[in-house]
Amino acid sequence: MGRQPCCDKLSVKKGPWTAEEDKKLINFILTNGQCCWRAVPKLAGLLRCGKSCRLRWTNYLRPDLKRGLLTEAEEQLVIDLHARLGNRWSKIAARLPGRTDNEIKNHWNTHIKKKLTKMGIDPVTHEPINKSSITTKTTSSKKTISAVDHQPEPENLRPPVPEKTEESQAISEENSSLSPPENCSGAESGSSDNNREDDPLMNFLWENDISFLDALSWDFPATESTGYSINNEYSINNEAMSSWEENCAWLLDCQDFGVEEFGFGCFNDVDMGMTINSLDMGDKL
DNA sequence: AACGCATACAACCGCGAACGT
DNA sequence: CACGTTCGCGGTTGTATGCGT
Repeated sequence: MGRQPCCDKLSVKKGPWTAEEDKKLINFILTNGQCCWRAVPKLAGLLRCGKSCRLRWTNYLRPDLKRGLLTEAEEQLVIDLHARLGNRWSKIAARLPGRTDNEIKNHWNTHIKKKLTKMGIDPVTHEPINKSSITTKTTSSKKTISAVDHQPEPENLRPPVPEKTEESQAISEENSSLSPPENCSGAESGSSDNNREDDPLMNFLWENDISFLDALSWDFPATESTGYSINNEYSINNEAMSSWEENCAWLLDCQDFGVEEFGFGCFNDVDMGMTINSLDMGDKL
């Protein structure tokens, strides 16, 4: 007996998400929270499978996501974490607030892998490719990842893909040795230039859909106390926006520019009087 | 300008883990 | 404990875009 398909594939749409679908999904999640992904498409009025919805949300629509290329520091961190954890992208992503496992995985496969290979490093083992004269894994790893200065215990570097029996140990070591705690997104929110404002789509959605206000009160306990009101401060006349798709297209065209240039600063943490990371993301990060 | 190739990234698929009954 | 369901992860694929010829 086979595994039950995650959805009725016949009536399910696949391929790239449209702006309208994004809107529906965001609306639904912000209003109802993340629960029972299987039920989300039906409740949100989407012809997608729950899996697809979850993926779209976690990898693209989540408000706390950073956009754009990984910074040099993030890249080094990824390399270092990969040396310890192997291809456990979700674990790695958990250490990079605002980044998704998919994003990191893609970046690894397209950028870092090549970079390391070019440098003569095996991206799988993190050893020099002609590793006949290796003394210890530690030294090689440290050599190649010279810029990793935020990880204090190079002595403990272990093979990239630990034995199954060592897995828990590796993970616990990872948890104990890396400075930020699990909920590092919160820790970072203050210092990082959260690039949420770089995502015009999200900005537009937040600014224009009235139902999001419900979401704010639902998920942003600070909203009321800070007196912040999207309506009051950042409202955009909905009538002026003839259609969501229209504006979204325009916004998406601007995606490469800083949103500040377009006057969208509403998700600046200071402006908000809170951090977007106060969103209850469950144990996602 | 047109074509082909390379690259980057979004999305899908299948599996195993986790959870509930 | 067994079984079924749901979720999350990692590998892979598909497609849009960029670049060179």
